[in-house]
Amino acid sequence: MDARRTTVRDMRRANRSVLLTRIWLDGPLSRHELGQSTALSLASVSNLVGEMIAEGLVEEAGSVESDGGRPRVLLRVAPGYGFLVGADVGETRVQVELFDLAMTALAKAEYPIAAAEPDPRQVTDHLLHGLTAVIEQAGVDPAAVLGFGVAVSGTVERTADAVVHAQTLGWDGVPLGAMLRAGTDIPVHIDNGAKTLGQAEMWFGAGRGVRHAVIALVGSGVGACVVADGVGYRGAHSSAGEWGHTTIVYGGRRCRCGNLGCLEAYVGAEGVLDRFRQANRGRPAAGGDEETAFGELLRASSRTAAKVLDETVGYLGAGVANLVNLFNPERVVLGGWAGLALGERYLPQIREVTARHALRQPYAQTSIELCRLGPDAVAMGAATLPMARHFRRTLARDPGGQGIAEA
Amino acid sequence: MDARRTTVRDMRRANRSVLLTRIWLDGPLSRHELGQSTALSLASVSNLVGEMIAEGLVEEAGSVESDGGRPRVLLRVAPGYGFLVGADVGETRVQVELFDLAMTALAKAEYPIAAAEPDPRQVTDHLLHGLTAVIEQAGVDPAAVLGFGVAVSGTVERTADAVVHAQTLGWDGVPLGAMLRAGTDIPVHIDNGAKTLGQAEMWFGAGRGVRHAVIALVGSGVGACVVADGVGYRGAHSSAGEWGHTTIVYGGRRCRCGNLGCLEAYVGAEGVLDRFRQANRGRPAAGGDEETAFGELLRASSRTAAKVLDETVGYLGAGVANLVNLFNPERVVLGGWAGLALGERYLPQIREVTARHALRQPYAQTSIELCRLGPDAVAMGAATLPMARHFRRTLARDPGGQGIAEA
DNA sequence: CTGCTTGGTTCACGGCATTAACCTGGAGTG
DNA sequence: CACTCCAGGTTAATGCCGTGAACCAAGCAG
Repeated sequence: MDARRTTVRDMRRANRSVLLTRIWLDGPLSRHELGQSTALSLASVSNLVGEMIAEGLVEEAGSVESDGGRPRVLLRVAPGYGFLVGADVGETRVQVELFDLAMTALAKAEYPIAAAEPDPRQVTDHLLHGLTAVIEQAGVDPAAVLGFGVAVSGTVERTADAVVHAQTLGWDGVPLGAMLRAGTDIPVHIDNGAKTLGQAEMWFGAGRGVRHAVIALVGSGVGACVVADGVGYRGAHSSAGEWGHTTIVYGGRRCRCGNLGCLEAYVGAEGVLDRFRQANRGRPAAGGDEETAFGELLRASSRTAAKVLDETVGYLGAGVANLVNLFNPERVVLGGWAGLALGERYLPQIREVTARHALRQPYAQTSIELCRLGPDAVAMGAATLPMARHFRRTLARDPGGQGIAEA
Repeated sequence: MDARRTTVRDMRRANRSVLLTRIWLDGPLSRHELGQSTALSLASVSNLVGEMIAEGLVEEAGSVESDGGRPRVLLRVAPGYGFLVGADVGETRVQVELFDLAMTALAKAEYPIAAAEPDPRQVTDHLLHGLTAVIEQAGVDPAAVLGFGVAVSGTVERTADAVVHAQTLGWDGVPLGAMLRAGTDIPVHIDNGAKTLGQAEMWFGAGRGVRHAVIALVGSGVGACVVADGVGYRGAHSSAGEWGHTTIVYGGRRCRCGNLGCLEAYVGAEGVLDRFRQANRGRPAAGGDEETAFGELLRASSRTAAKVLDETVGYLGAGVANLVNLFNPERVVLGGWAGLALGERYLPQIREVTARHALRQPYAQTSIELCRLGPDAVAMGAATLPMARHFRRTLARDPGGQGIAEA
């Protein structure tokens, strides 16, 4: 069981965290509103807010007249108190972005990755270079950077070294955390890209205000980010949510993971294009890279294309229904470049197929939406990792910093 | 986000709960051991333990000499401090059982259910009758009964009325909590049977010492209980874990839920027997009721039976692999009467098939075991519901009593 | 200027876990 | 048998925390 004591300091930290989170996510709020929504006494709110104002973390942001009484002073997180840097290590490029605490992007850097299986050393260099580049570009004091969050596509061990296993990059046991820490003094945080995207959507996108959600990501591969009661579900070793490799057609098509009948082999972009090629007597869809080919397929008017897409919607709906049945979320958010492309055109059909495959009750309790943040959402979510630490460190359970660098 | 304040009382309750849980689950412990494993100071341990001893909740249980020093006094939960009653509303009978706090069963009562879709009124009568019967049978003071936990097979709304939706019983919107509370002053707790069984296995069975587990239940139907970080995963409306109705053969056999290709249609006892009948040119397996017929099938030596069972193991392994991929548990516990029957004979094969279908890493991090508690586990888990309240009420988050009767 | 209303602050109070000093009971030793 | 050692457990002083009640601040109506 939970062998974790609670001390009087934890309490203050917990309350501070609750307030800070509310202020950060729900915009300018008065002390009064804070007191009401957190059930803290006004005295405590004043006390804690005063402390945060003294630190410069929170600032007053104008006032709003309240009918007949003293106007209420609004509070917000001081955008310039600190800065967050987030990076997205994709298959084709490393993207680094700097945000202020209002999550406004102030600078951006991008580095193409040439090789299919890039050298970790090279990626580390890109990341560190990007970090200094965006800091310089934005003209920000390096000491004011609260942390550097990095999103990668594999699973990340929650240890000090943040060892990464990423099949798509050909990495197996790369201590990315240790490597990055050797090159910078800024606190480094590393997590899976699907999880950072999920975090971003939960806080600033299609998941706002929801506590239980599943973010379903369909790109070349297929994955999911499960959010349970407001926090990401990780499982025993942070590799939960491998939706793409669940069996949906027992004994079906071979997946690149080696197994038969994985969902990814049917709805992942690679699988869809492959299925089209087979249905089209060996002739592939037009377009050079996967993304344009997929777009072509979506626009194609042939009967074969329509059939393949129709089937894809069927498989996807069944896969989403599995998520609904297993996780009973309030919302399913469909994303990933292929997922968005499909969703923009077929969302009603996807909803319908899901309704047919899911149990009545859980389906009735959920809504299916599309991701609302653009392609930078992964980096944005990565940038929130250091902020999440600010909150979590105060909350409970883990002894600070989700097992990753603390500088 | 978590709009929940923490006050100085919560802290004490949280720590008290941590200690009580440790003492209850990990048997007699000295104050010293408690201090070490909870990181609380010895002073606080003494203080809190003293309080609980004064209440009669905890008692000293002999002492153990420690080499050269003062012998340590062991502490345990006083078995006679209170009693717990648990009930299991099955498809064929209502079972009620009374336990002391050492979870020793002191009395038992059972009532057959005649109809396929029993009248809620009748079930309520059985439950209340059983409650007084076991109390009398055990010769226990009714005032010492801490609570009455009831397990049903459907989903339970977490409201004061504990409205039950149970397809198998033909119940849709039965306010079982309200009905029971009208007939007794003892605090009533109602939850899903799979979840109570899971709780029992986690605390006293195959899940001991594990924080992330999935209890996979295969009977006539198929379900699962997901335990994440020590607590049951419920989802937005407590209906998470509907493993049986996830699609595993897209477009496959029709399931009794109306959908095609559900796992339940392939590995649920009803589905297995049905598949055997089809493979056996329409002749069903011998045996009267489902359970004996399934046993016959397992013992049958025909090629057809072997083939059907072999396929069943295949589907089951793929289903378990889906759980492993999605939830990344430390342990999968296979149970339910059909699951146990299959597991006792085919566990190595099931493990092998799962290994083939799951991703390498999550599979390597999990172990697949069988349930260890007998058929009374559901009732036993139900009996722990009032105890869980004792713990949780002190822990955080919910304002007491998981939305169900508090008397 | 008075009264009213709403927003925010100050301060004494009781509750909490902690630390450090202090008992308690048994085993070994001369 | 006294003395010492040692681990288990208790007690009192301390510092921190959120709360409630009294209090101050700021705008409006008359």
